[in-house]
Amino acid sequence: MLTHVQTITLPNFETLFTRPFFSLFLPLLHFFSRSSLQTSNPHTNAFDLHLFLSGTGVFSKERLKIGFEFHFLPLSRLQHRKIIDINVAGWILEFLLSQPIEDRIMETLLNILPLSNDDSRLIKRVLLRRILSDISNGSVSEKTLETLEMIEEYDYEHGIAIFDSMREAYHAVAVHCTVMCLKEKPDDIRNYFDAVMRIWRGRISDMERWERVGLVSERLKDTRDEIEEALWNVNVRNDVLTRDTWNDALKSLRVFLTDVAEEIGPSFLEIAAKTMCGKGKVHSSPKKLLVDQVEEREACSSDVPREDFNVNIGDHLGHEGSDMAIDFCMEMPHTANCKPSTIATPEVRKVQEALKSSTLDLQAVVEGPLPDTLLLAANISASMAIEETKNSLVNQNVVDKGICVPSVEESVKAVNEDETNTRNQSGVSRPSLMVRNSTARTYEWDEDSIESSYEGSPNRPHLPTPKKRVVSPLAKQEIRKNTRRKIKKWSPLEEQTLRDAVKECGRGNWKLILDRYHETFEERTVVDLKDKWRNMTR
DNA sequence: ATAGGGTTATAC
DNA sequence: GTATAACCCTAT
Repeated sequence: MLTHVQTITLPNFETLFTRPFFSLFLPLLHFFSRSSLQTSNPHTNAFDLHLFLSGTGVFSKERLKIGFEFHFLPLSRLQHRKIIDINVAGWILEFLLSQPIEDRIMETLLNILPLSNDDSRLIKRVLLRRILSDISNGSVSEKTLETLEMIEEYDYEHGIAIFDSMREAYHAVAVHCTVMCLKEKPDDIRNYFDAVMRIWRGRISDMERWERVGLVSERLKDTRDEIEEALWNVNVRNDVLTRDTWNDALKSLRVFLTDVAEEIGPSFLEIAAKTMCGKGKVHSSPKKLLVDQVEEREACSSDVPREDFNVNIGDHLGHEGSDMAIDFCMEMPHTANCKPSTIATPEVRKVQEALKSSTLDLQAVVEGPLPDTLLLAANISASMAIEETKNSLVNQNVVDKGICVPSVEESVKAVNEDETNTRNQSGVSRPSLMVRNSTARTYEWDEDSIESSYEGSPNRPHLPTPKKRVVSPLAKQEIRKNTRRKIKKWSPLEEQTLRDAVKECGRGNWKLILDRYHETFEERTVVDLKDKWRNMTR
């Protein structure tokens, strides 16, 4: 009766849960072990597909590996299975998004964890994560610019004031994207002209026109004059050419990320972990017991039935088999009170406050028709579009936390190993949130209402705004499926780069080529490269 | 991920 | 109209 099993192992988790993160991991496992919110609903259609996900682990004190099993099961088989609560998945994602995980693994996680379409905090974290990836890959591009605009849009929707550092970052990235076009072909002013039209006359002027002025600073306006002057004034142009816009952009993006990290604060799991573990000490007795027990298991067999493992963790942490994650949440303050001497600081009180409000949020959701929510999530996930436009992945350096990660070469090797380990047996994959959709905005315009509806708002009141509805990044990808990209002719530079790259990397290694020259092949896919080569050699 | 066949847009 | 380039779909 088992219709489908997809197993995905995530081999690089050692980097995630080395010692500093160890304390965070225990509550995480705990969540997994207690995430068995629902068993099946016998009244529902037995052929509905469900997600089953369990965290599994084999770990020692030094390192840890975790894998996920992802099963599609007919509902009737789920009597004794556990289904992860979509809120728990949200917490986990929220936590993981701020961790130094490679892009590829992050994508996998986003794909396999059930995801609530209206968890808006996650959306912002995904956007921030894109920025971090861009910084790490050193690929500051117009996509970065677009992401910043999306964050601005998000902040606006949620009434969040925009940091100066965000305006600075937007400014620096805009300048870099423009100047990069000039540096690419210093003699071809047309290239530069196009960039100016696209970015400064397009994006930025559009924002002004729509009174979306959150990102438009005075400095940006001044720079626009200068950038445009460079079009006809050679001196200004040369001056612009000497600037290290790339470093400026990276620097200001980092400052922005630091600021915004403070604003959004730690993830719920981190708060929970701190409160539970009291300043990150993990080797208190019950947990020590747990560690030893698991090591023993690892020694015996690394292929232990997963559920046993979970149950053991739950037991050792002092909770019996209640299935509601909410229980855990509500016990949190109580757990904290057990150690008043170590954690009764104002800082921790703040954490507890935050925890309480998160608890309330959760309760609000749980009171709703949770089984329906789960069903919905399962169905959405199962029916997601197949489209896949992979972002180029090179490396994931964590810039702002000073955590060492392997060099590019090592990372590429690791990625190759990932590829052998990551099996996608189903052929059904959800589009990734990490992958940018270059054509999409956060909103979908409703054609019917373009003429009739005015959505008034105090700051942007003048333009008639079509009725808009928030579309989750997941849904966006689905829309894009039917639309053909606009044809973009290959530039001579691209052609020459491709010739050189094929000489260097060999014909057929399109992914490698795209990764290596992603700056030149902006907006191209591996298939594009392959097709272009076919055209060039015909 | 890649190859190869198919479709659509554009230049002539 | 046709030829070609760019893009898309799908099997492996």
